[in-house]
Amino acid sequence: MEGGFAGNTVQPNSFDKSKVLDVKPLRSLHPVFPGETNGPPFASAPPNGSFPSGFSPFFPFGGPQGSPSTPVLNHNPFNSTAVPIRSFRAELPGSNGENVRSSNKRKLAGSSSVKKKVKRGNESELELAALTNFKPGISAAEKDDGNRELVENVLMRFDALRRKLSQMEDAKEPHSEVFKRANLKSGNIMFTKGVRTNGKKRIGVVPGVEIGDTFFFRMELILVGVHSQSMAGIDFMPMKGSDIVGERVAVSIVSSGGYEDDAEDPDVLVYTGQGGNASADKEASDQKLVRGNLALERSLHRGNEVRVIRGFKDVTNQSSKVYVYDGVFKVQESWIEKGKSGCNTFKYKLVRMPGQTGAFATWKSIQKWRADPSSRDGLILPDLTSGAESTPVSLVNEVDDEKGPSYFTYISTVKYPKSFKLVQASVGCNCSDACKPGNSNCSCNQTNGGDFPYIANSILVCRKPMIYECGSSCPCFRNCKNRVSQTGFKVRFEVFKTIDRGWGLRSWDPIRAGTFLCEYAGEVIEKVKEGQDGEERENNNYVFHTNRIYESFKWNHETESAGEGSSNTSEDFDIPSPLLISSKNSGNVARFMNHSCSPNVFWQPITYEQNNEAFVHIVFFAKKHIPPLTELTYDYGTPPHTDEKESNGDHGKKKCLCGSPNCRGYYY
DNA sequence: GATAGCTCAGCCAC
DNA sequence: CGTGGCTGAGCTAT
Repeated sequence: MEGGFAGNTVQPNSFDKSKVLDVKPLRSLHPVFPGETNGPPFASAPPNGSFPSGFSPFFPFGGPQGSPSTPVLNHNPFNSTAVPIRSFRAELPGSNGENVRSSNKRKLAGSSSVKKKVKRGNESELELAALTNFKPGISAAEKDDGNRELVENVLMRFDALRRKLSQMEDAKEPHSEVFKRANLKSGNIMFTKGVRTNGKKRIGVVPGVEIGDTFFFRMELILVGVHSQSMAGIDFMPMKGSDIVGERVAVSIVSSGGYEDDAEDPDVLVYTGQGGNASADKEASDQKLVRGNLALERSLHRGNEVRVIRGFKDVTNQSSKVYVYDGVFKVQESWIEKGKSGCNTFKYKLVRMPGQTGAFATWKSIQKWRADPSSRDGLILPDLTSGAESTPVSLVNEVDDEKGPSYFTYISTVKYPKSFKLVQASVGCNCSDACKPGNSNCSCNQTNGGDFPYIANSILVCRKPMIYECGSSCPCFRNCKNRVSQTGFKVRFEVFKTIDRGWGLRSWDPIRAGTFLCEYAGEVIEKVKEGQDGEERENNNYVFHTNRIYESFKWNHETESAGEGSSNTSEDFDIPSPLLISSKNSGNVARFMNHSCSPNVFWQPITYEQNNEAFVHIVFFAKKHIPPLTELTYDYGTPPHTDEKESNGDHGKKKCLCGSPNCRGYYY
């Protein structure tokens, strides 16, 4: 929203720059502007790759919008259209009584080859089978060769399935044997169904995979064809037309800290060969010139390009890893070196091919900023929330000499006027410390239709008409997993000056799909003034409307059994009355999020009870994995047509600069 | 074509 | 909390 304002309409002197955010102690901090901008590209919002067939506008509030009367949140939470996982159970022909264990590698009935832990009459098995019931929607040609849209489609569908499986796993008894590893299982289902792309191995660039693309599981690398080994670090393929029989060259490597690699210089990587590791039943040994090591040696002589994927510890979740595609390199030299164990290891020096902006360099500088935030180039303020949030938000300008956005008061949540009486029978749960996903006695679980809305890391599982978090009458603790949006954001944001769209929002952390980002804070207002003068128009740029028309999109996991018209997969929101939130005078980081026609963020209504009142909050989640320093954007929607006669028709139409291939050309 | 072997995962327990 | 152990997946090679 800041973009429309600062990008096009503002006169530079129309606000008092001395009142930069009213943060007194830091106003004197003299910003340092670098001579040139060589940061990563802004707003590289990729094309909208989700579910090509699923797009159609929808009208959330049936007819013409009434005057925004006092919203009364009185609908029965138990009327939620969502259904529990169990309702996804599918009838599997002959699956009863066939569950005699013959081998651990026995295949599941039907076309699926999902392996299983066998237990008699296992319900989980049937649930799992139901989840494999979806249309691959990927042709044989697309399985071999991909493009950006396919890559994004495959990744989003994988993660939707993984979240669903994780949710099921969370709901099981603690020591249940099933679904221990949702990522592997969902990967397996995707492979079995043929939902993958770039399955044909190749040397060099993979169509649809861009430098900086971020992954959270090795399975994802295989699914989009960037590195097709589930564990091994070196991937290779036969060299066609080679004189040497069975010659293989390396096509990609993953460097993620398992060996003694040297990765100080972002353009050079000294990679350690594979093998020779000590294990439970094996001593450390000399590495052999076979397999991956041999392939890298051949690549040195052939001079072919080798893709490099860098792995890091995920800062937001130390126990897991995050992978970044860093571009194509060439093997420049190789040698043998004694490792720490005293055994011989192969070393390969890889050097980045020219003409590529590396992603690794960006990641390294962010690590530096995290240790010392003042080392950030162009830093204006280290925390524009002045401590209002538990995670600081940097204010940065590397583009020009503007010292900050115009004045506003930072508030961390939405404010409803006193006249709004939102009544809801408060049904608190009885959970003692934290609500448990599988607990069907927890009324908060019931309110959410039986499905716990979140999995680990506060990842949202599915979009829903409404999500109910625990409230103040619930005795569970503040760290209950069903209190995600109300406990403040955890992402390390920065508000930054874009090149042509005013101020924008992005993150230092890599963000997984489904991550809670922030809510839309501001003041709930009764109506928008449709005026002609600049001030009113500018005010309107800061209003969030639930009564706009938003492009529908599919984010949840699909099954064939839950077809069209089935309410249990509805991703359309359901808010009792139109809601208008103005962040002009008061707001949080959300007011800086710009519009994109191919956004990487979506919003979701959430409610919870506080002091016997419940209000709707508009809460933002990541639509897909988002690399660090990529601008965060959502779809501003378009005003309903029924509004046309109320003003002169253009509703403050603005030229859209989102740059996506699907750009509508303008936004509101 | 089945299957054992290989391996810079990813968990959870300790 | 780091570390170890353990079960794994797809791909490769036999």
